[in-house]
Amino acid sequence: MSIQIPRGTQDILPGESEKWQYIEKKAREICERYQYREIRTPIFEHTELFLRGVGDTTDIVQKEMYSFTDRGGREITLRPEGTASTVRSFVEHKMFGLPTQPVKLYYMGPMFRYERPQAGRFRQFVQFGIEAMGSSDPAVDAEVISLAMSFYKELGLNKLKLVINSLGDKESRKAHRDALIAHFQPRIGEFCRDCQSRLEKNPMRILDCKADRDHELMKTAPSIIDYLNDASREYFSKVQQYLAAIGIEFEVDPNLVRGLDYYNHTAFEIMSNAEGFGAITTLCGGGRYNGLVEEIGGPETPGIGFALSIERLLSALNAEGVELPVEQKMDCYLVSLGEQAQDYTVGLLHQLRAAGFSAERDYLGRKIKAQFKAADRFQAKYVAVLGDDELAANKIALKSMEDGTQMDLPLNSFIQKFTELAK
RNA sequence: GCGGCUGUGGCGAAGUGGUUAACGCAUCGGAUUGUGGCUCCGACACUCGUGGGUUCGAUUCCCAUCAGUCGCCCCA
Repeated sequence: MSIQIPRGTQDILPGESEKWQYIEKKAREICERYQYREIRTPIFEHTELFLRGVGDTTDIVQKEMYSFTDRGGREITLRPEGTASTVRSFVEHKMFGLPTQPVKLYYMGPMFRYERPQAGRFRQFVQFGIEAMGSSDPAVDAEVISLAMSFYKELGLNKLKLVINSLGDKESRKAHRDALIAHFQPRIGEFCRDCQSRLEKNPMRILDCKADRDHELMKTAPSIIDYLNDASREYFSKVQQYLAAIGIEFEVDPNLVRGLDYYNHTAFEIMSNAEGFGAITTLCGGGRYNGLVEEIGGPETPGIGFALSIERLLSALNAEGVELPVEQKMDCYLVSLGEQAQDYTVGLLHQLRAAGFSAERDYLGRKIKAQFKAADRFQAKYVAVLGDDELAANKIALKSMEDGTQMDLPLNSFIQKFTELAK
């Protein structure tokens, strides 16, 4: 048995890779407009970074990390997400001291999580994400959400749903947390094992539990919305006001709880409504993480960002039947017959390419019919036919594959004539 | 980590406990001695995922394993 690709990974082949390039280009373009600049961090980091940054009660840390000890005895982990690395870099390079604040960064690259693959879930997947650090203006929250929504819409997605929530500031979260514990504690035995362990560690996530969603205590559970202090409430309403101002529709879901520990205030998720989507509908997730920079060893700095998966974006595009404009056409295919002519096309092909055309020739010594077939398959606009006859007469036949017309051109000025024609 | 379904040529897909594994597409060749998209003819499976077992005999039955897929947990 030959060696196969590792589980949960995928090869992106020609035909598909053009779509990726298109999307990546779009992402860079929109970041430029919004003034986010690219940061490239390593694909692996010290494990400690994710323990502190992502949170050790999270599923990511508890069961999904690709960790190993390197030859120098260092504990290393392939990055499961991008925020921790970005914040680490922000602190390490003292970006909090940059003259332009807030610091707005984007990243794009592979992330790794050891999970059982299914529709929309891979062990290696590509995330595009942005982070804005250094401002606690709710307008930045709206901007971050707006960037993600614009990105999707400009790519052609329409069936989107934006859900937002506020997790409040530290004080609000504490009050809510205490209320949740008080609410569930007496009857926690009736809940699933996961929820039992969540009670102390992160009671908010009980609200998110699918297994216990029908329990009567779920319906009467204290909602974070009711525990937001004035400042948090004010903040959240500003975010909503700004979203409305830029015409972004949203839904407030008090039960939206993001899986990572570092979130506070604004949390949001963008989902696809498209038919035929798998069980996983989340395209993009993000939120504010005031306090994370401090956690990683920097000065107190507010931050907010999102991460989205290119794989899920592609399946959403697919589900909505959106075709990305990625056709590749060939300008000219060189058909040659006879040894002399074949020799001659080596130089001719080079000249065509040097002149900026995409051009190809036969490399398999095929018959003329097969060469035409190949040209057809490449969707070549023109086929130039060079046989020993033409060579002897110092000319070359040029055929338009679109209308089938054919003409003879002088061989020595072929590139020039072709340039005039094909422009 | 748990569960369902699946695994036959480059792709799609029949099939049977017994010595020759349908078919379609694609590919290559020919009909058309130098011209594509149509048509016709021909060619194309020395591992039927892998390993083991049952059997006189397994691609077909059983077990394991790997992989794919869908779902659960959770997430992008």
